Amino acid sequence: MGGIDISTTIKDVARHTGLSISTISKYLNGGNVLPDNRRNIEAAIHELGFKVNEIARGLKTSRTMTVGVLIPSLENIFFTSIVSNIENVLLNNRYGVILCDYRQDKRLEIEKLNFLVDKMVDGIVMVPQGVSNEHIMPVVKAGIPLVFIDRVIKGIDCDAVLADNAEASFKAVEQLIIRGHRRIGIICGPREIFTTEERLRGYIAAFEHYGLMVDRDLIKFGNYQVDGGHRLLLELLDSDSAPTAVFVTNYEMTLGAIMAVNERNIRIPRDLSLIGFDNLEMARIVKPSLSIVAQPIQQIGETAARILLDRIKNGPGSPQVHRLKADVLINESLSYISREES
Amino acid sequence: MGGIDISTTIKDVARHTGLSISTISKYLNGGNVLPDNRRNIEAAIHELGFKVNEIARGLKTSRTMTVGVLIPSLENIFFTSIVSNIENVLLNNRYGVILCDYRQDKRLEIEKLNFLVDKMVDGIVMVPQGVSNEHIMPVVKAGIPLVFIDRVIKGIDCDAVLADNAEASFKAVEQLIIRGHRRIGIICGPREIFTTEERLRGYIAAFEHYGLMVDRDLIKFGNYQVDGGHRLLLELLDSDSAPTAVFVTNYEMTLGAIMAVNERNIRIPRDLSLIGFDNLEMARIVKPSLSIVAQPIQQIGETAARILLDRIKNGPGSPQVHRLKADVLINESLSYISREES
DNA sequence: TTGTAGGCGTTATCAA
DNA sequence: TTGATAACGCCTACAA
Repeated sequence: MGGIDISTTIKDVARHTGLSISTISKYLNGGNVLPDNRRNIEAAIHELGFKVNEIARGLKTSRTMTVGVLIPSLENIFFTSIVSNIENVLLNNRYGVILCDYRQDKRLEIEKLNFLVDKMVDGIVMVPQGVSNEHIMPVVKAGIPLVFIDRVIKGIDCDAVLADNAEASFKAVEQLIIRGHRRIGIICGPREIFTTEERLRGYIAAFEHYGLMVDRDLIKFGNYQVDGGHRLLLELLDSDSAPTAVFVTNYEMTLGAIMAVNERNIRIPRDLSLIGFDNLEMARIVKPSLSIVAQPIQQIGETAARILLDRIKNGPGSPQVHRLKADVLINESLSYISREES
Repeated sequence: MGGIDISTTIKDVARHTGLSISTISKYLNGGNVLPDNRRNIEAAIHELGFKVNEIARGLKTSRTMTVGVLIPSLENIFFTSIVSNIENVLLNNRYGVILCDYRQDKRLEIEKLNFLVDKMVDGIVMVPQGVSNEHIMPVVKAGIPLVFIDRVIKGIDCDAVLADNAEASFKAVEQLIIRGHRRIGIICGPREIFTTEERLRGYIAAFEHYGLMVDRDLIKFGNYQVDGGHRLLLELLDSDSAPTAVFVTNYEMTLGAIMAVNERNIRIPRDLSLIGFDNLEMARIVKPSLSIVAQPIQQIGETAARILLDRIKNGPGSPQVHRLKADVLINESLSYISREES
């Protein structure tokens, strides 16, 4: 009833060459074989269209040649872009990617993490949100290398690859301060998320560094989604102490903010200076071109994949947190403002 | 050197209960076991934390409990949203999703398709682009159920789930015609892609149905990406016979088109009527709210997953093409126009 | 209902 | 270098 599966096995190759199964196996795994036999084997493999049965191999080696990737949402292009890069590196090493998203749900996050463990993936890359040490236990116990991306979790000692959010945020806000802005709004993500906290920290650090006061009313917490960016930008504009500049801290909310700006006929940068987040392409297309914080998406994905491959190959080592620099790209969306105005 | 793997096996459960391996196995597969033994087994399983080794099971049953999903790009939210829904249904059936994107590259598409076959996935859902019958052969030969989504390929007889593009397109353009528009631009995808052709067909059909002439200059072919939508909308605006309405045929290009509109200070719908594609959320947020063709994303994903599960379970049947209706959501971005104007 | 035994395709050990 | 043989963990006749 199952698959038709006419796949050839090592046995067939053995028969076809007159050699033994173990010789073929040794050849397949890079062992030494007499030149004559080698040619023979290769011819047979080609002729029979033989492919190693990864399942059977996995049963012996307890390796599945698959890696689990777990992200909060498949509808967030920042995460899916990273996945794209991870997948690329991994596939070049003959690893497949088992992908799960947990729809921002902590219960699902844990459930799917365990699912990946049950699937006996050889390694896991994940964006952690609600997991704590107890949930990571099964992973560690199973000896599965784990790499966090985009965030770290306090108390969990684990390899991680993420942007230096605080620094990036600092540099972005600094650009606004330098240009004379004092009332600078920030549209953050959800309070409980790691990057929210870090990006806000950079914002505050910039103010402190320049000896300025932070106005709490200009700090808005959103949902990292389009509608949140839209709503919060309007809130800022409508507040009593409306800002002269706004910093939006992820891509989706940047999109929403731009829409709000257009809706209100706000002229950028004359009426409002704006710095967004991620997605180079969009920054270029918008007129006037948008200044943004650009995370090194490709680098994050590739680094995570490489570290994981290394751990899979060479076993565990002392966990390292890789902080990658994000660029602040200055474009036309920033204005200079005289002190009196502000 | 490999994983620490302290996983318990059926053997352990057998020892722990004093029963034989085959009895445990039978229990696991839903066979009949004496009530006493059943309780015993369940207790042991719980106590030992036993989980079936899917790899070993797979070696016998030649099932991997994984499904391959192959899409053109992980940076296209339409596809990733579908994947999200597929993954959801599949995981509820204990299937994992091995995800590949082929970066719009025909060579990669074939390569990754073969990769999935080599991985012995139990089924494949894919968005086909450049594959032809010869590439599908290995899949069919391996007895792997295959479901196309979003597109079909002429000459390949295969289950498929996709929106009724032509009809959706017809209805969208009809709304413009009804409102008096005659010079209606369309921003299509790449010429060689299936949906491009279908959506254009609907556009043309609408004109024919109302006895109107199609102006070839108002038909633009793009790349289904943000920059394409942006560039082509400007091209349309700048052409000699500038349209009074434009229909944009995917989400990313709609985004680009909106940006172009804002950049030029075009007032929607006074200066230009606009119908976009996909992504309800964005349509709501933009002011004035955007009219769009909304594909049944969730339904597409879930249907594809269900069909695949059915094929995996019940074996092949005569291929069916499931056409799902797309909605045309009318919002504020459409104006009525008097004949003389047009 | 339960247990014995053989095999799925591969790797790994150890003689030859 | 090569080959017989025993696993890996599970399923499945078949026999008890």
